[in-house]
Amino acid sequence: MLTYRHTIAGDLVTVHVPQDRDDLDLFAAWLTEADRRGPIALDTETTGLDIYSPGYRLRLVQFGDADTAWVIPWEWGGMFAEAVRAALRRIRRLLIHNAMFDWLVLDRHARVPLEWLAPRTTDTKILAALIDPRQPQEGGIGTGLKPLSAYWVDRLAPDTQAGLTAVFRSLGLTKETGWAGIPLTEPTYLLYAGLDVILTARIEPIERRELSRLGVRRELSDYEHELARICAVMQRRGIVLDVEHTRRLDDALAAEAEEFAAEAARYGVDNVNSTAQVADALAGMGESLTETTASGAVKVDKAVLLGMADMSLQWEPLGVRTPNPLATAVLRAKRASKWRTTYASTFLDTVDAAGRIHPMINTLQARTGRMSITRPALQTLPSSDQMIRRCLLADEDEVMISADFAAVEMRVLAALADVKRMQEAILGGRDLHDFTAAMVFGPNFTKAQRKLAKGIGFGKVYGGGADTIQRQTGAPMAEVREALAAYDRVYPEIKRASARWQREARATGMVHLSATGRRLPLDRDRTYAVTNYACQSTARDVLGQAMINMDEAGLTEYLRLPIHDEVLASVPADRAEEIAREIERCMRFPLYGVPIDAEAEIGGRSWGSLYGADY
DNA sequence: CTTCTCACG
DNA sequence: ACGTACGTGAGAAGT
Repeated sequence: MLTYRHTIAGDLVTVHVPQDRDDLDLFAAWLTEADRRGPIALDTETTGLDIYSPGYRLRLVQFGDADTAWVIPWEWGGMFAEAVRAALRRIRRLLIHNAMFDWLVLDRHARVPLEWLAPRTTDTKILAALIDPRQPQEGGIGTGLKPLSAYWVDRLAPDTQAGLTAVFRSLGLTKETGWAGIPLTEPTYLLYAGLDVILTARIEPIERRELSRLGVRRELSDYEHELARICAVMQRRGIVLDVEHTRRLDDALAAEAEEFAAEAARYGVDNVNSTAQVADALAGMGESLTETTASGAVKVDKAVLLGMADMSLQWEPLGVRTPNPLATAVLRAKRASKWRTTYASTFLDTVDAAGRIHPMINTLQARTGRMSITRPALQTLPSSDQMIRRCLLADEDEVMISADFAAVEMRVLAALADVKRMQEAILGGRDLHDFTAAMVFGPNFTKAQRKLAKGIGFGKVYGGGADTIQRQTGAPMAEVREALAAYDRVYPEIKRASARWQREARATGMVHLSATGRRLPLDRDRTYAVTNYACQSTARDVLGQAMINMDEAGLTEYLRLPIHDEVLASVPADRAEEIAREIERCMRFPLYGVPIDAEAEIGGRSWGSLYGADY
């Protein structure tokens, strides 16, 4: 047995690393006792984050309580792997920090289904997000193991990730190669692997106490654990990549980027991504660049360049000036290279051997509780064009379904702020922006007036003022001000609710309590954001509830992605109608009497088919 | 590491 | 007193 000791919060703790059969027997004996006493913390060490890439390895599996950790070298296989599997079968309650990752690792590489682990798991990262969802940069504690340990357990708890980077270097390894290359006998690696579970075991009871002190309901935590399981199943399933199409697209975008970069070079710009170079060259051609960025640099963004290229924000020709050929070349070169590197190439880099992409779904990423998707960021694929979404396919003999909520944040606002006339419009089945335009401008409102009414609706949800609404809608300032005043007369409850929420937050530690009991910390100098936080967060929980409804209806196997107010699903072509109706049923329910509505659209094989021409 | 830019809801 | 657009992820350049 290898044994290491360390001091955590003044206590001497022990990390054991079994080396033979006798050691494993001691582990089994410890486990029996510890499992009787309380939950067991679990963690894994692997070769990286790309669980589905070829050559990926599970290296260590750690178990522990507040004082003792057992680090099992899974990679040695045989009786070591069997000891891990036996432990995972019998442990009654598991504590995992960021459980989705370890569930998926064990599911894929230890053949322990996540369906076994999930019902027994408490995720200390989820509990942390329910206490304070902010990242450290935002003034919060943060939800990583390191900041939580430092805050709740021991200010001097080692930063095990950063500490290992130093060890990697001393062994001639890098941050990238270290996790795969470090020997399973390296003492710091083994000690830190053990400390992570000891810290997790120590954090959980403190978090429970804190959640209880703050009055956070148990149901909210249970709901988040359910959502994590559902999203883990989505991540495990992954999405089919049209590899051939993506390769061709990748090549075509590379050629396009090269062609337009060469064009830009003719005007003296040898790097289209250098804003300084582009600005200088444009100024040399007689263009006047007046806008500046926050830090005072000349602004040369897409909007500025499109103006010079005589194109609208939708890239349509305007015919109001002679297009500047450099502006056009820079726009096209930058778009082609961004779409290639951010999307097409990343798809090819992350696809598994079976041709599927497994994006990481972070179920509680944003401070409002919104989810995010990374590696690749499938929530942010271009929607103006089907080019990129065309790369992603429904399964064989299946079609894509995209089910969207109808104006969900406005409906949530109507419900939360009890906006009477808005509720009447929704209950009457009216188009909200039509209704608002009629109320503000009269029944014969113009198209531009409807656009302004819609802009003001967004402005209200985001907390924007006349200036921003003017910028976004392009309407004359006087008209914007007048319409804003009329809007407040039609829906007086919005202003009142916002003022009330801000007042309550100031009185209770700058935290807004959402409809689901979520704690939403406000920034002292932008308390107006509370309206947005309340709407965005509740809309997120509406999506979460819909996903749980879908899970209960047996639809999880079809789900592919959550996209804020939309779910993407892949369903058997011959059952598409039936499943689409079922998805809609799961997404439709009342929120404080206000109906939340959704519509499912059936596409073809590719996601792109839902955006424009079918394939 | 910060800034700028750009993709989404 | 007044007014404030919200939330993300990612790549590239420049310090």
